[in-house]
Amino acid sequence: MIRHSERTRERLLQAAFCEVHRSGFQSASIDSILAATNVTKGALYYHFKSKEALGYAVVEEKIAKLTRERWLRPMQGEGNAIDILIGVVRRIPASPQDVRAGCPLLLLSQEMSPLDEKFRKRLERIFLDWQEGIATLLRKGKSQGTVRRDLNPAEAASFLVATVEGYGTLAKNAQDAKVWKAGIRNIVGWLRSLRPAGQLRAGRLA
Amino acid sequence: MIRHSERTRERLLQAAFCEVHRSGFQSASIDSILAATNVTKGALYYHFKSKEALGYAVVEEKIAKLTRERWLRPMQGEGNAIDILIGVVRRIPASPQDVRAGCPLLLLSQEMSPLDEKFRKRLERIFLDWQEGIATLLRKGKSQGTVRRDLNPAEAASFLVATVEGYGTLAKNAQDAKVWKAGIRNIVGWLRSLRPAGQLRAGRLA
DNA sequence: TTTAACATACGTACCGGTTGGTATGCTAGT
DNA sequence: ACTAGCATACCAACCGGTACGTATGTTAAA
Repeated sequence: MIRHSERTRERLLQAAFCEVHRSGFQSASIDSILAATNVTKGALYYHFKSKEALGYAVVEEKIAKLTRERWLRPMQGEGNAIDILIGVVRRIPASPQDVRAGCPLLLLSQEMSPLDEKFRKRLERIFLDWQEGIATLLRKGKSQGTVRRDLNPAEAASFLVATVEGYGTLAKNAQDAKVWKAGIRNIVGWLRSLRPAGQLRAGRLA
Repeated sequence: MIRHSERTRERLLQAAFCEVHRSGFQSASIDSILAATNVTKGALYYHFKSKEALGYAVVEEKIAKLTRERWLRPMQGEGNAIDILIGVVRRIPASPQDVRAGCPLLLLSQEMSPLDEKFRKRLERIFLDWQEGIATLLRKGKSQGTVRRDLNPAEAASFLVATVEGYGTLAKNAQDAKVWKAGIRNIVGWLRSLRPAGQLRAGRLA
């Protein structure tokens, strides 16, 4: 029997991510992660020294990664800043399952930020990188003339993140993808209002 | 020894609200509610038939009440709709403790909506009443000419709720009242944009 | 042979909930 | 007015189950 150390760790991480996303961190059960992976407790505690450490790894290696792939990477590309943001927002998974499960970042922030400073710091890092990425893109858009001159990029970035997370909450509570999609339309509408006056689309005047 | 049935129940409810607000529902400990109130387990299970029932009572009797007092009641008054909304938003508690604790509605939605349909329904009722109250006020404002004619009241109401909850999340994660206050400024700025063009304040033209 | 990578079994603490029991207040019948 | 009898409001002890974590044993690869 060959050993797959790294693979075992990754499987545990993935199962832990699902479990935490479902139940939150405090109520996430080590035993059910074990059951989902057919890994034993000894193996888990060989790879992670505690439940906390496993939770931190989920945040750093799973949730942060998701944010980078969904937001930061697409925002690196060339093109009209507003168009890019609209595209990213529209590409957020909107299936019933995704909407019902909600954003793991949101869940863990609500649950853990006041309780565990190390958890909070790791989540905050993600939020800050996220906002900074948006702000950078908006600044670039301003310099290219595709974003209104009077816009405060940092404020707009936090506003975008807040509305996305806010609608995420409403949709998760409603357990209804339609609520999410209506939210996206409103967010897109707001994003369009960030274009310079009279500029309806990139490179085209009204 | 005189009996204080109603008072005991209310004390349990208050302690349960605090505990749930701190730890979430699943991790809320019955024993710590008991310790906080110096009530015994028998007494608690006399007033509430289960932990679930206690949680539902917290939602219906504590959280819903808070929303009514903070939002619905102030919105009943006469006056410029936008001014009223700005006033309500600014009067949301912004002390460091309040910001760090966050919105209980938000926490419970994130935690419980996918797990317990009865919980979700009770929370949804609060969100819907909240949004409906705002929408009604905006409709009134439209008819009085203090709100832009082209505004969709229901969409704007959900947008307001989403931004409030979104900034609430960011501020709770940051554990920083400044983040919340900056969010409020942005929300107020957005609310002002709902006034008819050129109308900077109620009853006054620019 | 050494050690990385597990497996098994168990320890301790806490969980929500139930139990049998008790003391008090209320009410109906005389 | 008195009291029997019932409902209310509680209490202390305990239950089975589950939680995270650990100690020790085993196996396969180098």
